[in-house]
Amino acid sequence: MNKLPREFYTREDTLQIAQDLLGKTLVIPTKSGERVSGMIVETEAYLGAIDKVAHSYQSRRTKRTETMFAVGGTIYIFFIYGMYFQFNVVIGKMDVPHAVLIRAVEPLENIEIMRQRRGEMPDKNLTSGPGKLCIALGIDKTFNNEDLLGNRVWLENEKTFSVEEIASGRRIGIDYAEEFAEKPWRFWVKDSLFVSRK
DNA sequence: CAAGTGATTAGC
DNA sequence: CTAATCACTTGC
Repeated sequence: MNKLPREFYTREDTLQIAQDLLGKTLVIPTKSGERVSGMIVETEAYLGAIDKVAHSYQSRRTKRTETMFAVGGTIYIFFIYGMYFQFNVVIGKMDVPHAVLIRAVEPLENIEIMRQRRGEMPDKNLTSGPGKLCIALGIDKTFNNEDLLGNRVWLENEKTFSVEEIASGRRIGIDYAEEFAEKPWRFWVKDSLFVSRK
């Protein structure tokens, strides 16, 4: 096991970290200790204070966004559209409300468990979206405020992709956000079959 | 392409 | 208190 250290998450450059997260493995053991894991292939950066789309825009501090102000390496989970959870990694030092949304992973270990939770479908649909991967990996709101250096969920340093292997583009589902909707703050692995949109 | 779903938030 | 909104998914 090769857990990413605190320093990985507390660096200044959130956009760089969003790219560095590609290729890392998200591991969430079941109650009986089986490793359910997937490699991150798609992320989006949310730059807190200045980013109109971020829940923490203008450093808005509410009951929900409180977690985004925690130290880097904390997990921020929120519930959306009455049905889905979204899994975010808090970035930066304490009180810097930046986060990276994990949008897609490639299933690695115990794929049968993910199939059970998601229902029968092609493997490439199992975790190719932020709501889907939460179901497949068993993430719910009790993971909010968990620490990635703890034992409930963590990231391992599987591999690092080079700039040539990474593509970027505008973020999904935020067309209302005027100039911030255009920012190329979504990153994915170019030839992965498991990203949410081609 | 549209509906479904309920927490969260801003605005009275 | 009420109403509008929403970093999505699925099945027409």
